[in-house]
Amino acid sequence: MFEVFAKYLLNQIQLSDEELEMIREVTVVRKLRKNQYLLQEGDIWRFNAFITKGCLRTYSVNDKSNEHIINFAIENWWIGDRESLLNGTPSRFNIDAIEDSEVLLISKDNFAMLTKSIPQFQDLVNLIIERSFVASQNRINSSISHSAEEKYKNFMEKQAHIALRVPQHMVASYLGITPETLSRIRKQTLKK
Amino acid sequence: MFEVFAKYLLNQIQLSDEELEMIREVTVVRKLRKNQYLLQEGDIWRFNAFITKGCLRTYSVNDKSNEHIINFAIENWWIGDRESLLNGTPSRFNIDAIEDSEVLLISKDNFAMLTKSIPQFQDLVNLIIERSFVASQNRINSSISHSAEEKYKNFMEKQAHIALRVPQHMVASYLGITPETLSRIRKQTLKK
DNA sequence: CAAACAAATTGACTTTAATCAAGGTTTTAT
DNA sequence: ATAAAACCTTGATTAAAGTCAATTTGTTTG
Repeated sequence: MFEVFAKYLLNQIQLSDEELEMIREVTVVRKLRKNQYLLQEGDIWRFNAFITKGCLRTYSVNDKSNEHIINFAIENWWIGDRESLLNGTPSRFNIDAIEDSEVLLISKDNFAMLTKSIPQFQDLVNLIIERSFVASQNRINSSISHSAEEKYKNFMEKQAHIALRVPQHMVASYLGITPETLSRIRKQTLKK
Repeated sequence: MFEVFAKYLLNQIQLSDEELEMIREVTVVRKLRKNQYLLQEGDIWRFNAFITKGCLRTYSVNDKSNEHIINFAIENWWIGDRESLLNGTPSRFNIDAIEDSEVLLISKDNFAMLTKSIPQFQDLVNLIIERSFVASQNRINSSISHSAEEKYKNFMEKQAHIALRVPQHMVASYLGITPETLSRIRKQTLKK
């Protein structure tokens, strides 16, 4: 649904009808069933992707085949592997749908055309990347300075809507702890 | 030393003499003795800062007054609190000099003027922020999926020049482990 | 140069979280 | 509706890392 994207954009920047049309022309809708991949490790990611519906996760898989979730993303948020996109290198991550979802894709070239011809769109993109960086820094801070319980509380305070929407073992994976540990933490915190 | 900055810039983008002069005019040199603060928690960070000499760290301090290092930064790299700069909010971090250092400061307003009047400078800044974001994502991945030993090895492989330049207890702090644990890990890995 | 300080190491012990295994519970698909 | 999966919980045990305390090594600086 391009309408969701248009609303998101117009909420943050001014766009003429022509500019909005220019954007619409280069977006491709991709529907994903639950569990379906948007990106698999080893592939090169060549898009910018905006979620109009559903919930996805970005995760890595290590040698012992444990999954580690780097990020969740839901409606009105962007997703993709910026490292692969920026450098043209194979991705170390997987992205798949946690729910039936819908994503708008804009190829790298088309996206560059848009940012070049629509300055306020470029500004918005810059702002989003900068905010993403800030969020990452805060997550790093949390991960090196908090206990498992503190990380969970923190996540519940700041992103309860996601914590309640995805399976609990994925929350554990995102926090870097085991599902058993998370279950015990929850039991503890309920008592309090 | 503005020369270091000029060299860094010219290495990556084309700049006319006038553009370079425009940049020079708004940079302020700040010398820092070892242990001196560039930013203290609670202050608002209002600059973009480029390091021409030395080594600094960004860290947080928790309730138990443990320090946790978010980042190291050396010559030819940028430093600051982007969250505070972006939102005008008090910083949760401290930045201080690990060695006698020299930093070039450009105020937020002057920096905005530069990015506006020098498009290739804007592009460079965007690229740097994007790369920083990618680096953060990879560090998050490492922190949730690796053991203490793996994190240390990883850091040594990718940033040995920093690992060897700063005190060992700061490396521990950066990795989110105690100095004792790091000491033991090093003893182990020497045997192998 | 020596005293004072800061950093690193080591040992003994405790705490936290991971692992392994078994049962319940809920969800999904036929 | 029911069987199969997936998910969550719980207990027992093990492993990893933290804490506390003492000692050694290394670095500043008066």
